[in-house]
Parts: sequence; C-alpha cells; structure tokens
Amino acid sequence: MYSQAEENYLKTIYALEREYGNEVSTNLIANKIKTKASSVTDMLKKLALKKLVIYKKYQGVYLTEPGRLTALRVIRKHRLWECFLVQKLNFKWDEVHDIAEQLEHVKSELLISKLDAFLRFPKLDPHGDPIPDEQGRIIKRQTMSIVEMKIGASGTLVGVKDSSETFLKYLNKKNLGLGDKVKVIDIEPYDNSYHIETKTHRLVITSNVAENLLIKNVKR
Amino acid sequence: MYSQAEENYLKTIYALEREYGNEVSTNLIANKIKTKASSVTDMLKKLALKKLVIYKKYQGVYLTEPGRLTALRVIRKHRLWECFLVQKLNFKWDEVHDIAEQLEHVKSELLISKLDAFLRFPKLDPHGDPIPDEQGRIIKRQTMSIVEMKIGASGTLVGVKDSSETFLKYLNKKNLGLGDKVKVIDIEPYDNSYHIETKTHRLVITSNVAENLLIKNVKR
DNA sequence: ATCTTTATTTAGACATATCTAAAATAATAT
DNA sequence: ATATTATTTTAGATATGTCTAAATAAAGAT
Ligand SMILES: [Mn+2]
Ligand SMILES: [Mn+2]
Ligand SMILES: [Mn+2]
Ligand SMILES: [Mn+2]
Repeated sequence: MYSQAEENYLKTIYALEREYGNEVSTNLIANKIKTKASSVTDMLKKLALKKLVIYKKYQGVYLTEPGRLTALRVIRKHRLWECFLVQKLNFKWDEVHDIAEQLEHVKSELLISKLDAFLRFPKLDPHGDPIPDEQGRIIKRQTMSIVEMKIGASGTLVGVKDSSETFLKYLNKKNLGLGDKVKVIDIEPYDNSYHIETKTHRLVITSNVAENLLIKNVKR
Repeated sequence: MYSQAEENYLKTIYALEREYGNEVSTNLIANKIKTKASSVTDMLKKLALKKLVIYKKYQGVYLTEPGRLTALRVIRKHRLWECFLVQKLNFKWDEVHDIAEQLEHVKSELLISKLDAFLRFPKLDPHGDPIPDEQGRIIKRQTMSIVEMKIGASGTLVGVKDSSETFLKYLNKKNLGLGDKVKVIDIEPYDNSYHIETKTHRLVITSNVAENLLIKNVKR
C-alpha cells in the first residue's frame, strides 16, 4: 500500500499534531526525522497528491481522515511489536524502539491481528502509550506531567513522553519505572528542579525530566 | 548493512546454486524472482563490486564466502520467523512464506538470537528445511525425492522442495503433511504417476508432485 | 515601511532499483 | 563455416527518496 518512508512521515505528522497545535511545519518534521526541509517538502507534495494530508505552500500540513487512520495503524503495529519484544522476548523497555521501527512496516493484516491475540490484546505498550484498535480508535488517558504537580501531590508513574533509549536508560539508572508511586517533595525555585520520592528512595530531577514523566491519579 | 533487494538476490543465488550446479545464469535468477534479465545484470555487477559474488560477463555468477554467509544469515532469519508464525501465532504452513519474506530483512542480531531462544532453538522450519546457526552452518539431511523410490519402498515425509502456497494447499487438500508415513504402491508407466499410501488413505500423484516430496528413512 | 533574518520551496543532482528496446555474445542448427 | 536462435548485456528511461545550493516567501526588527 504505502512505502516505509510515507508511513514514517504520516506517523511523524500525527505525533507532531498531538504535541503542538494544528498545522505542522516543514522544519518541525525535518528535525524530527533528521532529514532536510527540502526532502520534507517533496514528500508533503506526494502525500497531498494521495489525499493523506492537506498541504498548502508555506502553511504547513495536517492529516486527512485517511492519513490519520494510516498513521494510527502504523502506530498500532509499532506498539504491539514493542509489547511482543518486551513480554515474549525479554527485551528491556529501552531496547525495543528501533526494532519496532522496522517491524511496524511489515504488511499483513492477519499477522497483526494474530499478534494482538497472542499478546492477549494489550491496551498499553511498554512505555505506557495506548495501543489503537483495528479501527484506529485510541484511548485518551487522564495523566499529568510532573511539572504540573504542586508540592505534596502524589500519584503513579504510568507513562513517558520521551521514549528514547537515552531517557529510558536514565530512568533505569535512577530506579524509576512504570507503576512506581511518586510524590513531589519540593520544587527548587532557583533551577526549577523537582525533589521527588518513591516507595524506595528520594531523588532530584530537572524540570526537563519532570516534563517527560506522566502521572496518573494525582492526589492533594 | 545490505539492502532488501541485495539480500533477496543473495538468497536466490544460494538456492539456485544448491538446486542446479555451480554458476547460476542471469535468466535463471530473473525467472525465480520475477524480474527482467537486465535488472539481474545490473544487480550482479553491484554484488560483484561488493565482493559478494564472482561474476564474469556471460558466464553466470556464484557466491563468495561472504556472499554465502550473508545468504545463510537471511535464510536463518526467514526460517526462524516461519517457526514463530506457525508455532506461536498459529499460522498454517502455507500462510507464512510471504510474511517471513518481509520479516527476514529486519536488522538486529539480538532480535534473532532472542527469537531463537524463545522458540527453543528449532532445527527445522515448518516446511522441513534446516535452520542455519549463527555461523551459517547448516545440516545436510539424508532425504530422497519420491521419484527416486522403487515400487514397495516406504519412508517418512519430512520435507518439500516447493514451499509455495499453491503446492502446500494442494497437500493440505490431499491430507498429506510432514511426519506422514508414505509407501509407493505402484508407478504407472503411461503417465509416470505415483500411487502412494499413507496410514490413513491412498492417492495418486503426478511425477511433478512426487519430485517435490522429500522422504527420510526409505526402506525396501 | 523598509531592512534583515528565518523558513520554505525550487532547481538540479545523485543513489537505488526497476523497465523496454537495441546491441552484443554465445549456443545451436544446417 | 555460416546462419539462426537464445541469452545476456548495454543504453536510456522511469520512479522513489534523498541532498545541496539558489530563489522565494514570510516573519521579525528598526
Ligand atoms: Mn516506540
Ligand atoms: Mn518506522
Ligand atoms: Mn525477502
Ligand atoms: Mn520455509
């Protein structure tokens, strides 16, 4: 159906639409997928021709309904494969992204539905991201970044905004993982660092790190 | 490392070297992978430049040691994925080839070694083909095509030369599968058809079909 | 309102992999 | 040995996806 390159662009546009507002700019895409703006322009024209995006010169792009659905289908495959790698092959959560990046492009409806069943229809991937269903429906989770929390507030770490290997390895080193209870002990005004506490230990994180940690059921 | 196209050519050359003698001709490759002879020539030049094959104009090609090893590594991945699809995802043996054709190109040493362990280090794929190890070592099985058998001889069906969906579906329909005990009852001289018998039934197969069935432990 | 900087697009090139049609070579037949 | 046929290679074209450098448009500053 669509090429790997096309699928990667659609996925990227989808993610950037969620992260920022509506229209996504050429440079934003170029940075995200480490390519040149001119290459992006070329691809956007092609995707627009195939009615997967709405693209107006100098105005950025956004996905059409078919484009959005295609993106979600690729994301579904990516996240199911990540589950497989962690749950069945005993990969760590920081090792799976690049492999899933390849596996997500394998074409077979049957394969993905059988994989889904084999994994017992998981709802979340190893990074806490929701897995879209066959129809591209995706649940929206009620979470809050640590930077939005007040001193004294606590909740459960259920997701990360950044799934890069470096960030996940940092969390491993700091002994932070999904499911951990987290409480904000103090916020240092000077550098905006957060002093947090888990069941087992205390630590200090930068606001940059705090921004990337998603908490559920925040109390107080 | 190598592109999908390059890997597919190497795999094809490897298979044709086994099937026919030494040097493999341009047209033979072209037919096998359903492309044009001119495309094959182009690719052979490229592979020769990368020292994966020895190619002399009008003389056909054969694999170098690095070429053979690369081919075997792709074959290893193909067959391990086929095992996964059948054993874990409950695919039928006639449904897995095309999907494995894609999965075999996923790049990750770790993935394939973990998959191997997950499957408990299988030695044969669902079509009875041996799986090379990490070093490209592959066992050679003692088998015989039914066309080589005499009337009254019997043995166990352990492999097929043709793993195409159509052939495998034909075998399903005729209730023939790996592990079946098979005996040659009669050979019709007029059309060279074989009358064979299994534990459960008798049937007549053409010599073309007989050629593609591999038998082990042939007695009498 | 004009100048300057930044963002985006276009033009032209390159790499990969494929094709058709024509030319060259090898194999076969007379 | 020469003619015919089959195989293989070359030449030139196309499609995809990328890049650099130059041109254009938009945004920001004075
Ligand atoms: Mn991922
Ligand atoms: Mn990808
Ligand atoms: Mn393949
Ligand atoms: Mn097989």
